[in-house]
Amino acid sequence: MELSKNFEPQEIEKKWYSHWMNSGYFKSVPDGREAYTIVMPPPNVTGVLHMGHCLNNTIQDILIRRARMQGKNACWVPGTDHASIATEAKVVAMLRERGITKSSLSREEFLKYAWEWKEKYGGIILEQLKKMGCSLDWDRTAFTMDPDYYKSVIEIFVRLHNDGIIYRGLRMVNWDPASKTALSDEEVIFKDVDSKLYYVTYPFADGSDGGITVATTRPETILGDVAICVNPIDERYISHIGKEVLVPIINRKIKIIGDEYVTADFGTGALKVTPAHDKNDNELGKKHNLRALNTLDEEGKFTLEELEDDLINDTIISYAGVDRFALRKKIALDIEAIGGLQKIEDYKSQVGTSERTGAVIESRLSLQWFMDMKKFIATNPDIAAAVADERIKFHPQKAKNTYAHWMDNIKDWCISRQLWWGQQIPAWYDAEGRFVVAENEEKAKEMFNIQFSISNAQLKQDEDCLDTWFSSWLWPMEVFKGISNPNNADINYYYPTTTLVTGQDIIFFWVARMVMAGYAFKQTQPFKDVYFTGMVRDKQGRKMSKQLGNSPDLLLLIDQYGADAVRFGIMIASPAGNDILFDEMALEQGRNFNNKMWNAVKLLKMWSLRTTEAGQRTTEARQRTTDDGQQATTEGELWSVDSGLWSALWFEARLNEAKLEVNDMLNQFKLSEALKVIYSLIWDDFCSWYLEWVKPGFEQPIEKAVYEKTVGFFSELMELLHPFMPFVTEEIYHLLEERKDDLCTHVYAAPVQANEKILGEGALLKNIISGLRDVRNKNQIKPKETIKVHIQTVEAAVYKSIESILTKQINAEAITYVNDAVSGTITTVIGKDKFYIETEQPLNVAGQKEDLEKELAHLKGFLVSVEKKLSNEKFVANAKPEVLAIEHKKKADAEEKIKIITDSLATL
RNA sequence: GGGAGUUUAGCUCAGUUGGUUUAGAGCAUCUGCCUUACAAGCAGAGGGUCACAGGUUCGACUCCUGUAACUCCCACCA
Repeated sequence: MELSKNFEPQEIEKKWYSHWMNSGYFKSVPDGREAYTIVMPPPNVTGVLHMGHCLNNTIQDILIRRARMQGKNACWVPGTDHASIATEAKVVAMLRERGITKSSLSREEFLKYAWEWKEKYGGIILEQLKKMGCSLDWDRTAFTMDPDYYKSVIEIFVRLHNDGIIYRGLRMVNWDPASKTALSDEEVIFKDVDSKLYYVTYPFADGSDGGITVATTRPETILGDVAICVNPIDERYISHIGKEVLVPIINRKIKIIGDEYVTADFGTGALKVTPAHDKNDNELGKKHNLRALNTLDEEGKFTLEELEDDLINDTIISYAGVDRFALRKKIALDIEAIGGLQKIEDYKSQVGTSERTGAVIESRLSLQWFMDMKKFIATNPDIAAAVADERIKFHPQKAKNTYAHWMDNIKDWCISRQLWWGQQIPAWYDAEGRFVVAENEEKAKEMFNIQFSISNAQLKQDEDCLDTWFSSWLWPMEVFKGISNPNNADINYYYPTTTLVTGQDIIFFWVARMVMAGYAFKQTQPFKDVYFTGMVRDKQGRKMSKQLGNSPDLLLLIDQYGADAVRFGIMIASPAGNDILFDEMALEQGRNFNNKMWNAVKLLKMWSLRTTEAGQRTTEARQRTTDDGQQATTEGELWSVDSGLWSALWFEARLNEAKLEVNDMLNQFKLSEALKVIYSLIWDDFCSWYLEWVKPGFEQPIEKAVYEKTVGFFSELMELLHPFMPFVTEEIYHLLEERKDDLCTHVYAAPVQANEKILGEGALLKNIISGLRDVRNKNQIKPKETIKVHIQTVEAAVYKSIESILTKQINAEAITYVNDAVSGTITTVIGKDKFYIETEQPLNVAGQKEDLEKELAHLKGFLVSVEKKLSNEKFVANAKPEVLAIEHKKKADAEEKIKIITDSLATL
């Protein structure tokens, strides 16, 4: 079969993904094996695949594929999240384009459109994951609004309400005027903004001169002011407390009150109190028994509904329906016109914005549903403890602190949203506003009968729906129907899940709440390890965003480089928890790596095989003993045969060593480091060293035994790499020889210890080859020009097994062993041995001298530092014996080398 | 304002309980090669006062204190 020049991923990826699917390799059903479970963090149904998903899902696929190859029952569950706010916003926008407003639709009509939208676009992201090679159990695809899932969410709500943990109350909430809904504290993101501080004077109501000046960033709320507050120990204002002032424009009389809450040295030391539009003001208002006057409607526009009729004037009427930001400027101007504005200062402050819509949050008094988190956590001490004592392990560990801190300062969770897309709150009201909480209307009626003695009450369900996270916190359980059908075979087998892979940004939103749900509803942790990914940034370290246009099109990248290369590129430099700077160069590296392996296959395919008696005998001898120095018939044959077998022994040792290392790293979730080890093992050790060592001469056959070993090594390398780069490895696995099985479900053999002795010999050989090649380079010896090498060593025996490889690798025509310097040659020292290189090139004595002197100076410096240590009595007295021994050896080695170099310099 | 973290080669990162030949990779750079698997390649090389200043110790990239810069989390001083 003729192989293409370069690896061509497109067709190969399609072929293998459908083969894996048709073979049912990703499908998991409970059996006797150990389960390895990952539930995918469900992307929003509105989502399209971006770099964050790519990183996240590549990691999950690596873990799940490795588990599968370890013989575990690997189960990776896909699915999507209904994402109430984001999705509803998209559907509303889609309707607007078609000229339909949400308000013109009934709830049922709207939901019909929403479901249509979900059916059409909701699966896109999952299809895209297939392109990346993700080995998900597609039969288990779940959605947070599936009928059973929906029922479970409602059931949990009812349960928590009955336990007194969920309650309804009038509170200051975070209001998003863009989506017209309340938000939880976690959904508010504070941003630094340049704003202005307006100094506004409120004249005294009794007509006396002057007044009191406050500094405010929000003049648009002035019409809702109900008091001015100063610190009671602030001498400037003590005498003013109790006096009345007039609110500009509306001329409402309000009192000056005293409270320690106000800091005297900020602004003017006087604070305007607007209980309807500020959390702190609201607290202050409650304390001092003040009214809350709302002047902004649900869209953040001015409303005069709650204002005193007799105070309303034409100016105020002109504000009606004006947006808060325009109103701010307008009111400032109007106050300035009546001489109430003293000055405007630039001011940097922070404003809360909606995580989903980006709109500036208003604090707003509103009747909402809350969860009493302190009470909830108190009933389940494991929720905090499990992370602290590492029953649930975070990677990186530092995330533990973040979690603990949040738990310690937890606040009530606002779970109601003024949206239609989501689980509708199961509270039922009668005309008088009395309500009960029940799974359905029928039960609600029964409860009304019991609680209020009303039979067949006319009930209306709460219009609002639940926070998306109130459904996704059940994800690891409910994807296995753990709530809707408790104790079924799946939940008992797969739960607790094994590993969760997610972003640190949702540690509170999701991770912490899943831990809570796990302990509260299933009495166990939801997962054992949590791997936090960082954020994918561009190479300048900026966040990827649509506005900056620095977010690459993932599907295009897969098209250009292949899925394996993309997976390689995103993984090669991404330690757990660190942000990764995405650079397309890394993808190129991945693509080049594919080619490298591809070409290695081509090389193997070119070789013809032979079986010699010598090879046969040597192979048998090798099997009896791993010692070197076996006899064979003719020298030439021995070398060519034996060097191949020696190389194979060396690579086997190196492979074993690397396998143990990779295993260890993966157990510690050091994925990118493991990949680096495999990369270097394949590129450097296998391709650059091993294959060059066993490669037969032009049109020469290769010993069959060596060839078979080589195919075996290559297969094992593909096994090791497969979780990271599934497509190319599967393809090569099958190209190497006829197979009955697939790599995808191949089970790793247990790793064995490496042969240290041969590893040492290999290191020596590499060292000498590099050293002599360097000499060739420095002396401008042409690659094709052969050299003669005379080696002066006390351990000539060691060189026997590597001699033929050395000859080939440095293009030597002969290697001999000598006891004295050889004149007219290039002298170099590698380790403790001297090498004399005979060449046609004119000798560059000065250059050699320079090199040797440089080396000598280095060694002398080193020796001085060692001697200094050894002559230090305290060191000799305190250091551990093995440390001391090392220092002595260092000294002896350095002295020996110095002598060797000094000798060489003398003969030059 | 509180807390956590980071700072090692031009860039991205390793460096395990302080001692393993006066710090290791990959990428980039430089030099030489179109050598029959691969120029998307081969061979080789250069490049670091381990942020700074002190301290502990026989010995510090590693431990302690302080300083600086950056990052993240928490907290609505209007």
